[in-house]
Formats: sequence, C-alpha cells, structure tokens
Amino acid sequence: MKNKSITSRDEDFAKWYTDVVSAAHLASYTSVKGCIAIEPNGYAIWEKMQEILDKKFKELGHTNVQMPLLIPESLLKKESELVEGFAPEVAWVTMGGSKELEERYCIRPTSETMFCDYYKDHVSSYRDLPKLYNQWCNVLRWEKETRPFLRSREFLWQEGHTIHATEEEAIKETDKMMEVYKWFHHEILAIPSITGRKTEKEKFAGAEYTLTNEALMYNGVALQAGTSHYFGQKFSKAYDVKFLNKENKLEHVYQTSWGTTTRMIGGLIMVHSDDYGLVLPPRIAPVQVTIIPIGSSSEVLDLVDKYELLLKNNGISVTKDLTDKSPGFKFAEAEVNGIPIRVEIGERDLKENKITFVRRDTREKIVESKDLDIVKYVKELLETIQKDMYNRAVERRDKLTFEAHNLKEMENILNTQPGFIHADWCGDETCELKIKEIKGCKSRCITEEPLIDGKCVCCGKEAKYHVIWGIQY
RNA sequence: CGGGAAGUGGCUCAAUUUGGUAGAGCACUUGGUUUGGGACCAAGGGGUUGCAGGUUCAAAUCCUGUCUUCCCGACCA
Repeated sequence: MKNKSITSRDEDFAKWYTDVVSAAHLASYTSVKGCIAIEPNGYAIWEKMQEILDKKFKELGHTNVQMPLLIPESLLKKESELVEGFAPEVAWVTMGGSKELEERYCIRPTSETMFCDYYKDHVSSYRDLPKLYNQWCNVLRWEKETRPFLRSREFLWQEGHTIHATEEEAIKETDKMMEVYKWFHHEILAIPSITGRKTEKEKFAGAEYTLTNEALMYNGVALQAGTSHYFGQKFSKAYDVKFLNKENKLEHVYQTSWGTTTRMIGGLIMVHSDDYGLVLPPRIAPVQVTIIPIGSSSEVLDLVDKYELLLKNNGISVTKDLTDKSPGFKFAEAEVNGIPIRVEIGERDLKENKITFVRRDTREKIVESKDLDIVKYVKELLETIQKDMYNRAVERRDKLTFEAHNLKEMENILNTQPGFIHADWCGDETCELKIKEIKGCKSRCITEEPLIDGKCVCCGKEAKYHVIWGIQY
C-alpha cells in the first residue's frame, strides 16, 4: 500500500513532487509567494550538503566570508551584461524607515558586484593573490512561477568568488570547481549529472563562459545542478580590481564564480523518490538508520538500546522510534522520511534469534541473525544502497537519452518522452531559438564528445558543436 | 504577464446554488487497553470561514479589490 497522502508519481508528477515535499516535512508554504519555510527534515539535508561541500572547499584552500545583502544600484550598474541579465528579477529597497532613499538598493540576486567592490580595496600586488572566498547565504530573485526548492524567490546557496593573477590559474579554478560539483553529484547525491559548457545564449550574464552540471529527473526534465563561471577580466575591468604583477605592471585580476543551491534537495526528490515518499542516498541522509521496536518487552527494548549505541559509536547516524504508535505507522513514517535502513526488532523474530532489516530504496526485507556484526553489516548495506541508487539513476538517465539528426526527429522525441537529446549544432542562435519553439527545449550544454554526423540538427549546415538538449525546470 | 480553478480548525472536505451567525473525518490533548504494514475505547481542546472594503436587520454565502496556491501558456544567466 502506497502512502495515502502522496499522489502517484506516474499519474501526476508535479503533484507527486509537492506531496513528497510536504509529506516528508521538508518544507511548507508561507504567506510570502515563492518563499518557503524549510522545515527540520529539509534543513537537515541542506546542513549535510553544507558540511560535505564546505569541507571540500576548505581542503582546496577556500575560506568563508559574508558580504552585504544590499547592493547599491550604482554599483550593480557598472557591469552592463549582469544588469541586463538580472534586471527582470531583482527586488529593490527604496525606503529607509519612513524616508525615501536617495539611491535604491537591490537585494542580492548574486554577489559578484559586492565581491568586486571588496576586492578592489584589498588587493594591490600579485602577492595578495589568489583570493579564494566562498559565501553561504540566501539570495532573492523575483521569479514569476515558483515551486518549492526548484524555483523559489528566496533560496539558500553557496557562491564561491575567486580572483587570480593569471588567466591559466583562473581557468584551472573554474574547471576544478566543476569537478567538485561533479564529484558531489555522483558520489554523494547519487545523481549522474552530465558536464559541459553553456552556449553563448545560456551562459551567465557577464561571464566569458559557463560550465554546468546538468541532471535528468525521473520524468525526463533536466535540472541545472551546479555552475562554474569564468569571467576573465570582464568584471575586474568594470569594477577596477587591479594588482601589480611580477613585472611591476598594473593588471586586472582574473575571476571565477561557482555555486550550487537548495534546489538540489528538489533534485534528490525527483531523481530517487517514489510513491512511498522520500528516498535518500545514505551519504546525504541526515538519519541513516532507524530502529523500530515491536512490542515493549525489556528483551526488545534492551536490544534496541544496545544496537543504537553500537551504531552511534561507529559513526552511523541512527534514531529509534519509541513512541506508542503502531508498528505499521512507524514503518510508513520511516519510509516517507527516506531513512535508508530500518531495523525492526520484535519478539516474534527474537524467539528465533532473528532481527529484520528493511532497505528503503527497494523496500526489501532481510531477516538476519540477531548476533551478526551489526556495525559491519549496516555499513556494507549503506554502501550497497548508495551504489545501487546511483546505478539505477544511471540506467534511467541512459534510457531517457536520445539522439536526433534533424528537427523532425527532435520534435518526435520531445512529443513522446522528454530527456537528454544529443544533436549537432551549427552554433547559430537562430537555430537555438527555433529549437526552443518545440516545447521550450533548450541547449543544456556543449559536450566534448565528437560530432554525431557533422550536420546541424536544425538547419542541416555544417555543425560546430555536439550539444545536449532538453526541457528544463 | 495572459487564460482557468481554488482558499472554511494543522490536513481533507461539508454548509454557498436559495444570506439566518459553522460541521464531519483525520491529526492533537488526557486516561486506559494495545503493538510484525498507517490500532481501539472514553473524555477533551481548537475556526468570528485568506485579507480589506461594500450591500443587508443579518454575510462563509452576494459585490469590488487584494494576497496566496494549483493547472495551461509566455518568460526565466
């Protein structure tokens, strides 16, 4: 029996998604459009993401800082492409108390400007470089259509902003951070993202180029899962961030930025979860194991405590459910919350010296001897679940990956089953726009893979790029 | 931003058509009995009906505005 409060995934994907968000208590709506209350279960996932990424960033030499929430209009306006790109979705503060401000402030949609403003007074020589800063914060973008986690007006993210003395070093940083996101998606979230470069039309406003990780959801819709931008000297020239190089000559710094957001919580739902609720890969699950006693004899409860302690002392995140709810209720609760392993301990099994393990991903019940090495067993099972979830996600992605040689084929695919569509492209924006007319299909990224047949999928002329296309969230 | 639907205790809904002062199930609290897939009995608590105006002797119900949510479309580095 599937969860009562969750719509079937295959019947109505959008409804299913929001049902999982609320049934798993990840977030709920507030009276502010597009601004959600992230609840304990949802925030715990974000904290886990932060913990893992923050550690990685620091290992690579980055440090955390905090910049202002408000950006003066004049400062924002210095980089024209950025202003154009973001203008339709920034919110403005125009009053201070009851007084109209002389200059209005924009609430940060991204912080390139404030970082540049800071850097220009804090860098004077190549010896001050690189600066490898990161910020964990909230940003605001005035989106028209909103969805919890996937597209909210206010969201949490991290934005790395680095400046370097040379182009090579900055380019290396851009690549390196893309690799970090790729690692994070594959190894931690069990989401097989694809990596490539954005087209001119789709790149970040003001960037020289944008690298991206694109993930594919269960329904074949793509999700941008993390981007890394190379700015060259575009911003440093606009904001006058200069340093004296080794040749004692004044030069503008080379800059990067990279970020990922709470949107990935939505990604976890749409890649892994099912009609019973949330399914979390063990490496990102805030709670990895829950122990459920059945009955209340001391024999049962003692074993629950013993196993809880054993697992906890060995670095496994574990809870026990001692409420007086019925076992069935507890099973369903553990399931909807996506806890990877459930351990059921009850008198019936104990009579035969058995306990039961249940995998959340497959819902498979495994009866084992109660005297097994539980720490070793659970650790191995967690790893198996992590691997299996990844492999299933790869399989599903591959099944939803197609190849198109002309516009007709592309249209057919998009009308039957959206997914990642590989197709060659001439590089002309008119073709990109024409393809967009089919269900809003956009270029996801340009891959390094060789051309398919050398002909543009749209106009048939000579192709320059092998592009992956798709419908996006 | 255009088209459509909806907002009534925490949740799902009834009462709106024909104005007469809000009701059920789930959830919650207390006590007891239970426990292998969403337990049972008993007793309780909680809503001036999204918000603001208007019409009326009287508004959840009619009118206007506004906010929020959902669906379709446009837009979305």
